[in-house]
Amino acid sequence: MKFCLFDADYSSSEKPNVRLFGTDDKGNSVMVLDSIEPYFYAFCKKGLKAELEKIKEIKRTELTKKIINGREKSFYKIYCERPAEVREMIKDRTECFEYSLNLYKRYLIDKGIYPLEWLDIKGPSRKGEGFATVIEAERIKKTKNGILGQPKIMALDIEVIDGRIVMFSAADNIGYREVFSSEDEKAVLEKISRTFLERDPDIVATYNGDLFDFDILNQRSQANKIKLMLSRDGSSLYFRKSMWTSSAKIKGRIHIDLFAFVSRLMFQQLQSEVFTLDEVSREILGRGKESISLEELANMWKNKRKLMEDYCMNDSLLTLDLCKNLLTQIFTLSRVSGQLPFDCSRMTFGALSEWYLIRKAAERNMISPNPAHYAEIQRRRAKVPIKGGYVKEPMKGLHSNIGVFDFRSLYPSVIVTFNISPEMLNIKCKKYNHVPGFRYKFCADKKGFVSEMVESILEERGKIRKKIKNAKNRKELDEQQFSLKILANATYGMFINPKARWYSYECAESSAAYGRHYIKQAIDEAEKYGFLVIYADTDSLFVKLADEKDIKKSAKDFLKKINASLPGIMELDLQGFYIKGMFIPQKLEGYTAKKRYALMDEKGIITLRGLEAVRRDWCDLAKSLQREVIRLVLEGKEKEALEAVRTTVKKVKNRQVDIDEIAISTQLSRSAGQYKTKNIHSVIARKLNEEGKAAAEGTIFSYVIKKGAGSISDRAELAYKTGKDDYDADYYINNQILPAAFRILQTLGYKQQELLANGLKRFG
DNA sequence: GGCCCACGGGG
DNA sequence: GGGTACGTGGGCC
Repeated sequence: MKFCLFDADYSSSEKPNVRLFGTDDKGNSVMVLDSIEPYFYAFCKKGLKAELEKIKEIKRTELTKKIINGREKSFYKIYCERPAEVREMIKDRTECFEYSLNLYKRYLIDKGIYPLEWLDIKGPSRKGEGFATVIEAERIKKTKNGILGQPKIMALDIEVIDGRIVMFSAADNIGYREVFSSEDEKAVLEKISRTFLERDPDIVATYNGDLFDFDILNQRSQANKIKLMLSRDGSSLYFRKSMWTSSAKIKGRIHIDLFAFVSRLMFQQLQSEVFTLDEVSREILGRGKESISLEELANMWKNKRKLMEDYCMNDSLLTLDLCKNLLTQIFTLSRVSGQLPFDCSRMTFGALSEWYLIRKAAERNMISPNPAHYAEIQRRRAKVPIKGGYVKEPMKGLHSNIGVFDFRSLYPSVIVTFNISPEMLNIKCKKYNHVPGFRYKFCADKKGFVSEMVESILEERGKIRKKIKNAKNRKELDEQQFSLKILANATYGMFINPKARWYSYECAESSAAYGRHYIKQAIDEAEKYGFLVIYADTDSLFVKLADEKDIKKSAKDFLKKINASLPGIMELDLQGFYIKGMFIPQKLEGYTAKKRYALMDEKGIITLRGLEAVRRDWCDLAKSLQREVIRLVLEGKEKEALEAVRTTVKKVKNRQVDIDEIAISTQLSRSAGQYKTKNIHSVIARKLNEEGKAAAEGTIFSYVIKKGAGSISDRAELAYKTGKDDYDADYYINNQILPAAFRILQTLGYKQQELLANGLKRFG
């Protein structure tokens, strides 16, 4: 039968089994069972064979030749049920490799199976166990035939009031919509299980379901002694835990947590510095959600149930549409890297690149290097941070008619052009690439592994980009090429990651050095050509012409010239033109660590980067003022921007703002007694305790700084206990309103003092 | 300036 | 799958 693989796991309950989950060509759910013979590799050593034969856990060994660090060596391939345990027994005798791979990963690599490909499975099949078909594989063959039917995607959202789940909504891509609410939590939980059973989705989409929805569902079903039935095989929710995060797995389905994906792999392409469902949906879908405080939500539950149901439904609909939008990217990453969509959608750049390399290495008869041990990781962490990209400090002020250039995939193209790969460093050969400013040289006689892999990703991307022009499925192709860009860009991050198998401080240093060399060269060339370079950072430069002539024509001409001189596959692109722009240094004096700018194009559309007065420890008033100031300044309304600041300051002074606008919300990270020092959190926790209210770890509260004597924390009070007459106007003006506005206005040359009323004299 | 603690998403 | 994410900012002393 035809089978398309979505997900897989390993179970050793009876015999070592790999379970493959997916659908047939009609979209019905399928589980494929296959056996696996786990193994690992050990360096060949004299007398080792005899010792291995004494270990009863080892089933058999094979002598084999494998390539490591560019050289062929002899290894024992040791078959045993638990590679990690057997490796412990012999690790002092010889170095072992690939003993900690997850066995479903091992299986997919060895069989050469990539997720979302079509397979032809032969073997006895049956119905049941939650699947339309269960098949015991006797033969698996790859096939080109088969069209992926639309997988059924269901988005889910829950609402929690006073620690209990009172509502949930679900929406799927075939039009199913459901909101259910009840005072009876058991009824809600049972309804959720029923929905999963009846709708039977292939993909479950959530927004932060890993850390919130499924965590709460798990806790509350235990509290209510109800077994949640979400998976296909009847198993409970499974949490794959790591030190600081957790992923919720629903066996037989793919749980895609859009927050996990967006915050790890998409943050670079989003303007937003925050990854709330609202901000992310606004940017990707062009529509968002109403912002509702916790108090309002509780109030809605009491008085406006219907409105709350609409709110809940909207969250599911946004999540569903985000999933539909981003699925191509996730699937492409999965197809190319060979990792499961569940894993791909939760990986960091470094892990993504590493897994891609592990698979490609196996396909080339290579053994992947081992990840470093703890002491080595610590040593790597302690190294001097690598000198990063070159930054040319921004010129102050509001600029007009700006052209933006950037190097197309700077680090990947450097890696390919100069053959940057760990095993090519300083080896003996005929021709070298010498790293500018360093003693490093990379062999130029033959291709290195990492650089060749990056090259093949870029080539694949190039092919897709060429197809886009006349294609019907432009959007899909565009998403494909973009995910390849993500994968290529991930390699530099992997070089720096101390835990990575192909970690290389020297390769990272070299990539950065070449990057600096070529951006500086581009800046020089741009200046020679007659541009004023107003700002440059790592891979992009922002230019204007002194006499504001036709920048578009000059920019295109410049581009042609510079690209003719760039080596290898390096290329400078024209990113766009903007009619107004400003660049914001991080501090008043000192360095700029991160790109921070605001640009406005011909259509009046504003692009913001790096302006982060959006955290929840800033009050709403400060956040909205910063946005307004940016807009006004870019529109050339400097006077109005200053007026907006003055008006806000006046409003605060005259106590004309609502407590909501100046309340700052925060979360207790421990319980009242556990704080070592006096701070806002410990003071509020104590106050909550005195009132007999919950002040446990995780409690969220909003507070206001009251006027009076004492430190900030002495004067912090729960928002609901304060009125307009209580807040400390000076604190809000000096610590919230002015800093937020000043971030922007300092680039126009203002001093913080000047933002106050008397500084506005400039405009009479 | 050093230390402590918080921020992120969700409700 | 991960040997206290992680980079940064405010308040206190």
